[in-house]
Amino acid sequence: MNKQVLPKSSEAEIEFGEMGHSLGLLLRLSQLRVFEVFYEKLSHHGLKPGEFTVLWLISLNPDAKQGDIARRIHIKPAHMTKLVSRAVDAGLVERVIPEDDRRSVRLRLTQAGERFVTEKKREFTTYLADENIGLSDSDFSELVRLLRVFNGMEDPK
Amino acid sequence: MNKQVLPKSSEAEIEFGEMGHSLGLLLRLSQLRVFEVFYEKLSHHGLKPGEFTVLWLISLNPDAKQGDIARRIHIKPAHMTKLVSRAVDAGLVERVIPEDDRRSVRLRLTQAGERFVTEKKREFTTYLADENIGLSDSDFSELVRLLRVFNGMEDPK
DNA sequence: AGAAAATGTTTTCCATGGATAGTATTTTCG
DNA sequence: CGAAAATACTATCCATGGAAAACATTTTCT
Repeated sequence: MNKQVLPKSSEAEIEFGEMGHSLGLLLRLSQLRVFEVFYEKLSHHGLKPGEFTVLWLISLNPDAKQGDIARRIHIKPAHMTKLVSRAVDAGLVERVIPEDDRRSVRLRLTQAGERFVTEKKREFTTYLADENIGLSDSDFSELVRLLRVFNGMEDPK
Repeated sequence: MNKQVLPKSSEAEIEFGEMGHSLGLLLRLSQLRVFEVFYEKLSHHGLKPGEFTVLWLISLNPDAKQGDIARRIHIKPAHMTKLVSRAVDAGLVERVIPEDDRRSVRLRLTQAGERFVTEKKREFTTYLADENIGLSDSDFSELVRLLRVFNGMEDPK
């Protein structure tokens, strides 16, 4: 038998105190958790979380302005440019400059882009729900509902 | 009278569809929202969100190892080094190297650090609760509870 | 019409935080 | 005991995304 049962070394447990109820900290930890599952399950498609979201939005809002989509999901124009360029290089998206207002850039999916989104749609909207996440189905939807209220996307019921 | 009532330009509304129920996207938007309020209300103290959290944890867990604290809140050792160095430079934290195991670094608050934490504690734990956030008090605590379950910090009740 | 303002995107530069490798110290094991 | 492994922190380099300015085009105002 081993000398002691200490699992690893000491693994000293750190107390959170009231900080364990801080919304900010909880949101950060949750997001890291989601990223973990995302990369574990979907990384083989070669897309980052925000990239699929943008493809999805373009598919739902064809010919929307690049800036409008960026603003809606709070990604900065500078970053949007790079993100869209990668999608264009990958052959999933095309930029269209309308004749009547040549300041703006409209986005639409290419054939390949459409195919990609319809094929992967289900996988990208359910990768978490399937996961054993510690939450019952009803708690999961309640969590989503509360976050939607928090973001002004839904009335408090 | 103006020619038209269009509020700004067109401000074309972007549809989210099912993506509006994506936990990942909702978490990201929520976190941005919290950061916004944080910087609006607390930036004058010159601390970033993670920095106050670390001070708090040191205060609750005096002489904890630098690495243990980092691991607990999922910040990487490399980043922890820089973060702690800034706190040391600011005179809030001191590093102690214990004689019996000189590989590790223990952290503790200086006098000034203790004073800072006790003075600001309330402000940093309540800056969101006061805020008009669209959630009733009970929904707010329910949200916190669900996030705690999601992070394995609490049993599903 | 022409100058000034507004709109929308892209370019350049910078801050943040992570990955990898390096250094120092202690522990383990032949 | 001495070499190898383990532990813990730090230094260097890199990727991501944002800020500010530059650029191009269109609209407004006199």
